[in-house]
Amino acid sequence: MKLERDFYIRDTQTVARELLGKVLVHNVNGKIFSGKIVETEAYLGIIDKAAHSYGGKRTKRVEIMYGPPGRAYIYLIYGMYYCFNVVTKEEGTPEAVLIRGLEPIDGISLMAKNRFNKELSQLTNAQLKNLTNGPGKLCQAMELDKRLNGEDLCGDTLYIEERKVESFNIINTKRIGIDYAEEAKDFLYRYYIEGNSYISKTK
DNA sequence: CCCATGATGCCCT
DNA sequence: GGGCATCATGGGT
Repeated sequence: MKLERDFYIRDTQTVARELLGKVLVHNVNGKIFSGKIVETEAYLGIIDKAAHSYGGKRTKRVEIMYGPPGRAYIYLIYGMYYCFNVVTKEEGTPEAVLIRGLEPIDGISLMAKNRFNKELSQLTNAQLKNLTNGPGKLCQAMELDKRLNGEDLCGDTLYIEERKVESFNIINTKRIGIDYAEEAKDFLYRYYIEGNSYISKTK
């Protein structure tokens, strides 16, 4: 079952938590990539110094965060990697959830090619674990880039669905890589599935 | 295991 | 011109 607009319009921390265990799907002209979401972070906009939209900042790059919920916000970071986010809350409220870790499901051979330019059978064990266990890595594996910025996740190209319900424990910690964000760096806005091997950083 | 470093481009001031 | 919601690599322990 594909997630509908109502899923995304809710409180951002709730969406971040409930995205765990759901499956992100990218259909590239019939080539299907998918992976189970195992790690997320909430970015809350106005009061959150770690968010691009902090203080209501509204520039061309951040504009998507102000738009309707259930769309993709994808931006280039450090000149060479992309980060994939899901826009939440009602239009006008610039919040989003960053997807930080996936457990690969469909299209794993193509992911191996995209990430390491190798056949799946040629990957080392370390490379297998490194296919999608980080925000930049999963974008490279799943072919997510700037062209998909603003893509509607309620469409047929890029979407999130619930395949089966399973139970797991959720760990809630500080976010990663935002040491500049002063008090906001200590906000407990990161969520991940306990024990999953595709978490970007343990601890 | 850990830590340090370089790659590289776009945004924003 | 500074900085960034990252990653791979290389060397030391």
